[in-house]
Amino acid sequence: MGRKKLEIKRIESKSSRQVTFTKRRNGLIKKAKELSILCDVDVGLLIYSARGKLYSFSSSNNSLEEIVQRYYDVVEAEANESGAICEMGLDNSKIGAFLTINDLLDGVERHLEDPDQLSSTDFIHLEDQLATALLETRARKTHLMMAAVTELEEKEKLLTEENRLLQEKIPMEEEKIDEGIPELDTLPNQTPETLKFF
Amino acid sequence: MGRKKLEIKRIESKSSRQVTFTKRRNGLIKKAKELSILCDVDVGLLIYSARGKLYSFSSSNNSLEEIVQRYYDVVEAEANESGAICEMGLDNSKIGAFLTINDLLDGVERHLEDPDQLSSTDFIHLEDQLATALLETRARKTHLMMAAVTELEEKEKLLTEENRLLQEKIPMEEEKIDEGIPELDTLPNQTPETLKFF
DNA sequence: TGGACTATATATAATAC
DNA sequence: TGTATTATATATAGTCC
Repeated sequence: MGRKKLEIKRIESKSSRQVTFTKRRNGLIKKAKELSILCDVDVGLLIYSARGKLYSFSSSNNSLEEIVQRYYDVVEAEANESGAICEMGLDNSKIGAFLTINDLLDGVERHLEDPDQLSSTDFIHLEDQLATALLETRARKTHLMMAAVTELEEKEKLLTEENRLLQEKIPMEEEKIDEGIPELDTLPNQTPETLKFF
Repeated sequence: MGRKKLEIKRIESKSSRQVTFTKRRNGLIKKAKELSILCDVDVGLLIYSARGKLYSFSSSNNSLEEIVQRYYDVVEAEANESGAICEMGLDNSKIGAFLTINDLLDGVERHLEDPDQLSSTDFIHLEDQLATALLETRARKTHLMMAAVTELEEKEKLLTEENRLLQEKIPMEEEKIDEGIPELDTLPNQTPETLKFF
């Protein structure tokens, strides 16, 4: 997008490479920000200039450290994963995405079919892969649970607000009837105590 | 860029959010790739979908690992320049950890003070202790999160019921006013989709 | 749900200063 | 170098299927 179509290969001229770097770097960061806002997802972006200077972006809620840490939580050591996956003859395209449980179990089963031929090295690989799957599963579990809590909290807010609006519409003399649901008051108003910890 | 100008804020419709996420995610990854090639720089990109799936890109042929590691190198170097964190002898990963963990770590440290005297048996013992602590912590985390979800769901049920009762009390002719909270309909009715898994 | 399509918005390469 | 401009390439929002 510019006056001419640009082939995607290293720009030879140092100065235009620098200029293009500045422009596209800003564009990329802007788009990363937009994606995170529009779609309400976490995004982390790391760009190192040729001279090693770091430019980075992370979606507002989480610091880059958290996003990077989450990367470790999800993927663990990719060396382990790709090693184990190659070992098990699984599709490379799945690296970086999550293996389905079935793929994983298939791989394990194939390995276990002939147990006598398994060396301790095989078991180390298996252990790595299972550990990785465990970490991925755990990370996603935690994330989904937190998402569920957030969603429920939002819903609660909306319901409470609607409730309030409805209350206002009820003629005064009938209002006293509304004492049928006392339990509600005993519930906490916002984030449950049990979650404050996280 | 599309038929209409899009405000940069969270897309409310879940389905268009998902569609936009897919489109823009691909666009962002493409642009990250172009930047790294055109300008011959290292780029790392981490995107987590709302459900926690990781999409990533890295220009390094090795992996994001390398780029992420470089991030830590840069950050640490910056920290060393300012000198503050070094002084404290703390690394970031420990900040925010549970207090009781400190006790545990103290114990570990005491063990490690004189490493020459430690046998592999001692380490097996340590491993067991740490594994136990990890299991307990994890179990408590899961329990607390599930408890929070249950609590919120109950609260929601009560609010919805109260809501219904209030609705009934509103004279017919006023009922049409109640169209001020349309978002409510877009929320799931019971357990959030994200939790069905468990 | 998942591609195609297309009108439009945006990004940006070249240019000028 | 930096900044602004502009012509064009690209990305993508809405739409259809």
